[in-house]
Amino acid sequence: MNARPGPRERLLDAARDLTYAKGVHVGVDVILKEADVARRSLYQHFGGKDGLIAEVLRGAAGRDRYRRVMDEAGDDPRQRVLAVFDELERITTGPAFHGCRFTAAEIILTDPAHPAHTEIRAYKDGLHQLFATELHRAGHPDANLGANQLLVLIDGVLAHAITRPDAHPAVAARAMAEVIVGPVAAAR
Amino acid sequence: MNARPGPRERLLDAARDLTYAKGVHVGVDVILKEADVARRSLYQHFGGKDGLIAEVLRGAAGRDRYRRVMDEAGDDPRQRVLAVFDELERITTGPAFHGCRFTAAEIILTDPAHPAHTEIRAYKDGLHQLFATELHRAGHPDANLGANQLLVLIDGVLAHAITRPDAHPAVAARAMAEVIVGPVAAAR
DNA sequence: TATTAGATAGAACGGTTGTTCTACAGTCAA
DNA sequence: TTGACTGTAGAACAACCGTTCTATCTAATA
Repeated sequence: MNARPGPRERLLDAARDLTYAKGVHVGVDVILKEADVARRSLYQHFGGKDGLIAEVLRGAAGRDRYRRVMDEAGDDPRQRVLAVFDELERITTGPAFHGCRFTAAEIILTDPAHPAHTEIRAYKDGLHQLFATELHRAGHPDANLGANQLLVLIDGVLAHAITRPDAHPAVAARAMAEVIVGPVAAAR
Repeated sequence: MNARPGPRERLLDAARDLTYAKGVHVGVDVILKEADVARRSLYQHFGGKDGLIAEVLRGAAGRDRYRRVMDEAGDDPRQRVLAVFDELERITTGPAFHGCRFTAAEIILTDPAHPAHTEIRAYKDGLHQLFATELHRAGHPDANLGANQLLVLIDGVLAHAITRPDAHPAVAARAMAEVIVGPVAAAR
């Protein structure tokens, strides 16, 4: 009956929460205590803190909210893209918002050899692919450029909302996104 | 004949360079050595590392590139705004680019009581004012919203360029900025 | 000249970091 | 049983962090 997850799983859960809430610089001891796991298990499963962080990012990319939000927004590609910005407004005005996990990791982990960078790049490339597909379906003349523009908007919203949440950057960005995806198909 | 600046100045110079190149987590010892200054001088002038960082950000905001770039772009407010994005393309493709100093500080310094946050907010509010003025001059119907949109674009470019510089986010953002500022006045 | 303030040099402190290590308990298969 | 594996518990490590301290030197001021 709902057996307790193994140390590896508990480690990932605790690290996912704590690295977002307190930044990737949380001490190993804090994560260990939260996960209720022996110190050795960390190095057994992930080789060290770097490996754990990289694995957390890989997992976070998989269960990304955007894909789910788009699927709930129906079939029209324009509506699906705009739904992401509605979700961004919800995220950035929430109490637990602390910016984008991936952007933060990219900035903080100065060492270019850190395994996290591979995951971050893969995540953003995946998002690009996701949006390019939608724009292509919407008949966009340059889906590659359009997807890059959407990514700039998303990163901009998540970065700007940290300092100036009262500016509601998600709302401001949504208006720009509407221009990118083109007019929503009216009933005909 | 060009006397060596005092310890306070040397400290600011070294901290400005090192906190950008290696992140705000550089050790005090490194800054001290680079500035060739006694340890005690730091605490005498700035009260500690936190004070030094805050002062660096305040200084960096003053000598901001955007204002200079706009002044070099002539008098047309639309051209002046777009010139900022041309400059962003130059910055983000340069070899020493490491993202936005202010955004990075905001993310890394998790303690909300850190004096740097005041400077960061002041900097971004100053940018908002700067762009709102230009948009107002250009006859923009909602200069406040427009300025917020431009700030989202700028933060987005600087954040996204770290991970995907090959996407040339500044070029992608410039096209969106053109929509915001409206058509450039043609000769009449 | 005597005094005071500012700067330098370097030791030292207490705390935290990520990592390694030893010792011990439980589990499953040979 | 024996053995290998996986987990827990906690000591110990070396490195680094920001800060405080003492001591000495210099230069301008009274």
